[in-house]
Amino acid sequence: MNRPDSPASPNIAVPAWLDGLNPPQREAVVTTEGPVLMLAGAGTGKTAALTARLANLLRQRLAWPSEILCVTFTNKAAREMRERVGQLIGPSVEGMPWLGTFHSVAAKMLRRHAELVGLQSNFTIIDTDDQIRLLKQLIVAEGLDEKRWPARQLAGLIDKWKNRGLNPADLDAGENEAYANGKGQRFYALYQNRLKDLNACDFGDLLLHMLNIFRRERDILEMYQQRFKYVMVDEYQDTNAVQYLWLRLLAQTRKNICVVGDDDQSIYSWRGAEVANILRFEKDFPGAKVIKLEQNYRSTPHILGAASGLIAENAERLGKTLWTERNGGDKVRVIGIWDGPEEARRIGEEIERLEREGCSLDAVAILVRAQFQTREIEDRFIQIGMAYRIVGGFRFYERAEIRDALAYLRLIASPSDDLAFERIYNTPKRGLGDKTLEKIHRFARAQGMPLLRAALEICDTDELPTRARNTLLALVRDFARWRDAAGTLVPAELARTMLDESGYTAALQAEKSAEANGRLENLSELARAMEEYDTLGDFLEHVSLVMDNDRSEDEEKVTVMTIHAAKGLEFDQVFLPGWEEGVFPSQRALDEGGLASLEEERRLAYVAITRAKKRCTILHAANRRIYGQWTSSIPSRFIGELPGDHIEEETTLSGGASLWRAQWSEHSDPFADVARAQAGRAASRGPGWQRAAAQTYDPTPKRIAEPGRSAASFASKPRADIALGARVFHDKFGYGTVAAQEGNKLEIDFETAGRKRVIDSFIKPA
DNA sequence: CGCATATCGCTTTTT
DNA sequence: GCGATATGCG
Repeated sequence: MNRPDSPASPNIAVPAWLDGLNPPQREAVVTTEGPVLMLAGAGTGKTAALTARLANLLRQRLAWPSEILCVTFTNKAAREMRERVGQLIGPSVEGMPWLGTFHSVAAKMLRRHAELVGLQSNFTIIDTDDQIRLLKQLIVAEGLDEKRWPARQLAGLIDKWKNRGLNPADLDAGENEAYANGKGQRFYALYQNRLKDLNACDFGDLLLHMLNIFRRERDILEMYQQRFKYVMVDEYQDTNAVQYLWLRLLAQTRKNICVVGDDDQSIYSWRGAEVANILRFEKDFPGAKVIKLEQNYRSTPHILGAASGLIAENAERLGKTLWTERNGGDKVRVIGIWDGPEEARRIGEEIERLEREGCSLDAVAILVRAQFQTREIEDRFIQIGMAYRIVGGFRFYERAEIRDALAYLRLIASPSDDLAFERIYNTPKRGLGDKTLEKIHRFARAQGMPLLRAALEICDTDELPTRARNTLLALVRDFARWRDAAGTLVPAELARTMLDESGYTAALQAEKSAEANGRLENLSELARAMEEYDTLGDFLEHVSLVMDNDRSEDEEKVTVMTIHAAKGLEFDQVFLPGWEEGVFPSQRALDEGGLASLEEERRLAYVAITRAKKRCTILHAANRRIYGQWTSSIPSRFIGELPGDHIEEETTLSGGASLWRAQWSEHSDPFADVARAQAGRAASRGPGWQRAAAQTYDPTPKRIAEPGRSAASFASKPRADIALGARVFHDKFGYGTVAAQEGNKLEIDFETAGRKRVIDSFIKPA
């Protein structure tokens, strides 16, 4: 069956999992033996091909589910793969223990071999926050000035080293110099020892420890090499050095490795990903079969044309040509406007128009370069009552209240988790201070016991003042009780009990602020999420690796997120604001990364445009406030690089070309007003705004939003239950009193947020 | 201990 | 210009 049957071969009934695949996709599915590099452009059905390949291996009985290693980067991708394979082959996916993220697969392996790197198999996985707190302690303990040599910086370096597969002993002098004049290596080693003492490891360790084991223990490596008959890797362009080394070792003997990726969508080099991995795959695995997926099923020809023209400006590429059978569709729109707020207004108006035309808000996305750009949009959407969802920012499990609750749970599950103890020891405030903590620390170190145990024993002494002693004793006894309860209660119930009895819930309730309400909700959300787990241990393992939480929300909403977060997603309508030099490409990329990072920005732009299925709208503003400073800006060079026949440009700038000229010279032109009055059409320089400036300009200033235009004012029936002076509550702004009412629009003096204009449907009587 | 003021820094983000 | 953190004072 390795014979590459022509897919159209009439004698052979096409198996279900090959159905609907195009020739290169089928080839990728059928080429099971030997190394395969699948270069899959944006929207070319990569996931379909990958899942079909997996299904094929299983159906043809080439391997048992447990003999296939299939790694992805995100939990979301892993989950999706599992679901889709499940649809193709039925419930036997459940038996695919090695389908998951790099980290979850590595963690699973490491639990089996933990003793080889000095850990116990129940080690805890710490996150970035714990990591930094730990490093801070080490830095202070070593008598270094934490101001001068921030823990964050050290954490960054250690991560970088681990990403490259370097242990403390592997650092060269140059690397060592990178922190505190040559203390890098020492701190890295100290940190690793400390982790070992805590029976913990960080994310980077999961892979690095396993790599070390593979390198040191031949028999273990051989066992896995034998087990994994087939290896598949998604998003190969995002692999870093450890992941690469790890894969190379595992695939070394059988060489049945299939990697999928797109060098044009490599946008994570800043966190260690090496495009070079995909560029040199053919050298690493001689005889590799390269399959290109180039037929795009997602976007219209204009969107594809614009994106392809842009990415062609990059030099370092393997080179693919996307094509589509579709035709028609709108050109990519490029809109120049005056400033940031107007940009947000304009997007709002466009979306309201789409809505009236019957477009679902779920099909609309606004993709930004950086998180700060979401604020302007959010403000505007709150004003006009547009339903939106901001993806990213703080993720669920990173929120303080969730992390607190998890620390409690961790300490219940493993009383020796000192990091957890430190986190919750005085949270909620119970009157225990640094002094007491220090004493517990000293006692713990002297006796060689964990902090929680030390806390109990110190209560038998006269070390502490009575008050602290009583509080501490109560806390320790709480934990003893919860630990007992863990045997009888299901995790979710245990969590609820713990939150109540610890006073955590009460402390939040006492706060009465808008945020506190949200936090309480998040905590019940957490308890709800725990319902699915039988033991606390199961839940905690899940949580340390799966730091995502997509609550499915029923209401239709516009999605607002960064381009990075949008990779792999698609939307009918895509808005791309902020295409200005300094914003996109970002100033940082321009300043420090040189050509390589400019090319990465360009790939990011490519990813952004190729998210659009039907229409893509790019916006750029002439003025923008950055870090509170009004800055004038010129259109992004990427706009100038879009092929002219795939775009249509529009500028609503009341000043027309002369203003742009003023921006271009990077000084404001004192006579801009005069020139503006006279300017009909102006000669132009520079690529980006050349076309923008050639547009007819609109003599009516559009700077003020016309109130009649927004959807908000169409349905303006004032609410009966809200009157002037009423006390109300708003999800984002909190409590306030109504200062003015006009139709369904309210002006409200918020207690913390000040006076804001909002729509009454966003308001609840308090 | 808790509250007030000063100070920093500020792309992207998974696990 | 904002928000999160660190320090000093009551």
